Amino acid sequence: MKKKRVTLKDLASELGVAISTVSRALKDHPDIDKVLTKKIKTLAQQRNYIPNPLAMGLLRQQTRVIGVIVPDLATYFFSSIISGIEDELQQAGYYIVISSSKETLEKEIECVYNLLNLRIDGLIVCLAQNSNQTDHFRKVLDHDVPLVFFDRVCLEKEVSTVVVDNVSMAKDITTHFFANGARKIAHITGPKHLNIVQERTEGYLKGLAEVGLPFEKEYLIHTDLSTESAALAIRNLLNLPQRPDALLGVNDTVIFGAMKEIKQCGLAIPDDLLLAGFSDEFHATVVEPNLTSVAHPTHDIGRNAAKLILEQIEEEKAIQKKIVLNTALHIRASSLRQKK
Amino acid sequence: MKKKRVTLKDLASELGVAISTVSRALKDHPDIDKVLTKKIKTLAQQRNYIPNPLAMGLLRQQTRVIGVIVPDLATYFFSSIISGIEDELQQAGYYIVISSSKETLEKEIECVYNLLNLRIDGLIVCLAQNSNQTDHFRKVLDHDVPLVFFDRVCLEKEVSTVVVDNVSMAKDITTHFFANGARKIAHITGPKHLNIVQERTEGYLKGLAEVGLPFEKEYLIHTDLSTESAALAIRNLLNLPQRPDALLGVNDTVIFGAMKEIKQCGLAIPDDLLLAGFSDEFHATVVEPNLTSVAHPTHDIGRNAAKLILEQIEEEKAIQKKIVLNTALHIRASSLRQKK
DNA sequence: CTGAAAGCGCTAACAT
DNA sequence: ATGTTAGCGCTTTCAG
Repeated sequence: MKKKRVTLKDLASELGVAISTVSRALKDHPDIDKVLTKKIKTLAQQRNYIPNPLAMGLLRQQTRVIGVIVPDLATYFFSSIISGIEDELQQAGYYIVISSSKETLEKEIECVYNLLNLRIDGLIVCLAQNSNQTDHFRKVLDHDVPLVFFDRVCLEKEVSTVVVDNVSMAKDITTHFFANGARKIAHITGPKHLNIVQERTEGYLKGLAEVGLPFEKEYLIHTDLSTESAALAIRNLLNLPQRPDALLGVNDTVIFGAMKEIKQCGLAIPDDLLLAGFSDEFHATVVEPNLTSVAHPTHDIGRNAAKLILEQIEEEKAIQKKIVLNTALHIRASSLRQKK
Repeated sequence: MKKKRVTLKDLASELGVAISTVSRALKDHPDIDKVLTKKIKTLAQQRNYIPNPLAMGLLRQQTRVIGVIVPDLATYFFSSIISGIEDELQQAGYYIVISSSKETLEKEIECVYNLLNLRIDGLIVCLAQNSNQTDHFRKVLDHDVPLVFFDRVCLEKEVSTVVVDNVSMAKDITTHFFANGARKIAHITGPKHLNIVQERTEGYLKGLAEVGLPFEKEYLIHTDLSTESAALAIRNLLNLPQRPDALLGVNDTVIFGAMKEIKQCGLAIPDDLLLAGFSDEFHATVVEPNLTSVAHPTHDIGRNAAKLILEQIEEEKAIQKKIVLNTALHIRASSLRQKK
C-alpha cells in the first residue's frame, strides 16, 4: 500500500551508473568526478532521495533510536525532561521512543524488553515508583546497550546518572520551615528503596537536627506516591493529637493532593500548615496559595542524560559518570508566615 | 560496541540445518518435521532469539513504528491521549515515536518530515496552534502513509479524524452560565483557523442566541493559546467598562492563567466572574475554586485514533472516517452561583 | 521435508 | 575514476 520511495538503485539506473558510484557521490567521496558528483546530487535532490534508515541500520547494526522510560508522561517534570532529551538527541540525528512505566515495575520491565527487542541504541530511564529489582537493567547492560538513569536511579556503581542534590534541598526546606515558625515538621515521602526518598529523608533529618527539633516517627510517612495514598497520609497527619504545622512533600503532586484534603478540613495554608514540595510543577503557581517548591533544572537534566548516552555510544570505554545538577528553592506563599 | 544478538544463522549453524528451515520451524510451517521444529524452537528460546526488526522492516518495507505529533507533551490532555494510543498500538505490535510540535508550525513540519524519513507506517496528529498550511500533510498522503488527525484537524475531506462535539458543549456551558445568573458572557479562544476554535465559538454564539443574550464583539477574544496572550486577553476583559460576569475558555490552561489575573485584580470567583474551560485537566480539581470543565474522553480519543490507523494499514482502501466522541460537562464551584 | 538462492537498500573492500 | 561483489538478517520462491 505504501508508495515505494526512491532508492540508490533508482538513481543509478536513471543515470546509467553503478549504485556504489551514486552512494559515494552522495557522500562527496574524493574519487568520484566532480561533475558526476554534482549531477548525481542534483538528481537525488530532485527525486527527494532519503537514505533508508532500515537498510542503514541493518548494515551498521544500529537503529539511531534511543528509548526513554519515564514513570508517567502527564507531569511537567517528566515532559520537560523529555523535551531536553529530544533537543539534544535530535540534533545528533537520533529518534526517541518514549514509554511510560505508569509507575509500575511490571510495565517497566515490559518496556525495557520491548525496547531491547526494537534494538535501541541506548536507554534513558527514570525508575518507576516500585522498581525494586534490577534484572531487566542487567539485561540491558549484558547487551552492551548504553544506559543512563536520571532522578530515580539504581546500579549507581556501574551506570551513569543525572541527579540533583536532594539532601541539601530537603535540609534547606526544613530549616526554612523552622525559620518561618514551624516546630512540628512532617514529611510525606515515597517508597524506601528509591534514592530520592532516601536522600530527601536524610536532608529532612539533617534539617531537623540543625535547628534542634526532635525527630518524631509519626511525622515521616512513606507512601506509594499515588494521590490516594498521599491523601490518606495527610489525613492521618491531620488527625494526630499533635498536628504538624509544616509539611514537606516528596514532590508537588503529593502536595497538590494534600492541599485538597487540608482545605476540606477547614485548615488554612500557610496559617495552620506550611507547605513545600519538590519539582516545581507548572501548577505550583496556579494553586492557592502558590506552592513553595524545589525547581529542578528539568531541561538540563534531559540534555545531560542525552549527552551521557551519546558519549557512551561514541566512545568505546563506558566510564560511569554521575552528574549532579543544581536546583533552586522557589519560596512562595505556602511556606511564608509571620514568625511566632 | 553493542553485543551481536543471536540470528537465524547462528541457530542454523548450531543445529547444522539451513537458515530457511529454522525460519520456517519458528513459524510452525507444516512442512517441517514436528520433532525438528520442537528442537529448533527450544534452542531459539534458550538462546533468547528475537527476530531483528530492521531485517524484517527492510524486507517488508515497514517499520511497525507509528509517529505521533502533539502540540505539547506537558498537559494531561495530550499525555492521556498518548497513553490511549499506546495501549491500542502496543498490543498490535507497533511502536510509537512521539514528537512535540511545541505549538509551532515550523516544528510541526520538521516533525512530519523527520518521521517520514524514518519510514513510519502511520501518523497520528493534533495540529499545532498556528498550523495553517497543509503541504506537509499532503506529503504524507503522497507517500501513502496512513494519517489520522484528532481534536485539532484539517483536510477533513480526505483524512480520518477523531473529534468531539465542540459546538454543543460550548453551547451548553453558555446556557449553564446564563442559568447561574451570568448576563455578560465572554469567551477567550484561539486562532481562527482551528476547527476547535470555530466550533466552540459557534457553540458560544448559539448559546447566547438560545438564552436571548446579544453578542458583544469585545467579549470574544482570539489568542495564540499562550499563557501570556491569555493573560493579556483577560486583563483587557477586566478593564472593559462593562466587565463580563462569566468567562468560557477554549481550554483549561487559558483559564488557569486567567485565574491568576482575576485574583490579582481582587475579584472573586465565582462571585464576580463565572469560569469554565475545556479538557478537564487534572488540576481543574486542584485550583481554587474547582474549575468547571468539559471532560474529553482522552483515553478513548487515543484508542480510536490508533484503531483508525490500524484499519488504514490493514485494509487497502483508505476510507475516510470521522469519529465523534461524547464529552461530559463537569460542573464545579467555578461556575455555580446563586441566581440573581 | 529440507536446502539453496535471490532480494529488501545500503556500504565498503576489492577489482578494473 | 567507476564497477562488482559480498553481506547485514530475514522471508520466500524454486529446487531437490
